[in-house]
Amino acid sequence: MSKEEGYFDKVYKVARKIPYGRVTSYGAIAKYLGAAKSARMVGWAMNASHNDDTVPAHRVVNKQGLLTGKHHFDGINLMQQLLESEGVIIENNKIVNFDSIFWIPNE
DNA sequence: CCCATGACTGAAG
DNA sequence: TCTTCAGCCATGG
Repeated sequence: MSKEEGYFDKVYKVARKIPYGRVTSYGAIAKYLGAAKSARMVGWAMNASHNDDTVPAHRVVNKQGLLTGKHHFDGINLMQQLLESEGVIIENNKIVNFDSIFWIPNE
């Protein structure tokens, strides 16, 4: 704190806007921020989001709907469990109804 | 200032 | 269809 969050703050803000039971991709957030090609930065920001429990990082997955970041959670099954708890159907680390629950940070 | 890393994406072979 | 490469940009050493 007392330092400019910059990119991170933006990502956090968008991540918090993700509705319940919905998910989005790193690229979608990056695009919303104006840097569609910096999807890596989004993931990087999410890594720092561990310091901010207000950021539902478990609702952020890659474009394929795969839970690529589950390894960064406290438990490998934590991310999937959280999503399933919100009504998200996951199979083999992949969101089945990803297309149906995909949310774009523009609405 | 230079180099390495990272929860991604898209194109090319 | 699957694998591999390069681009992207911020953070840390």
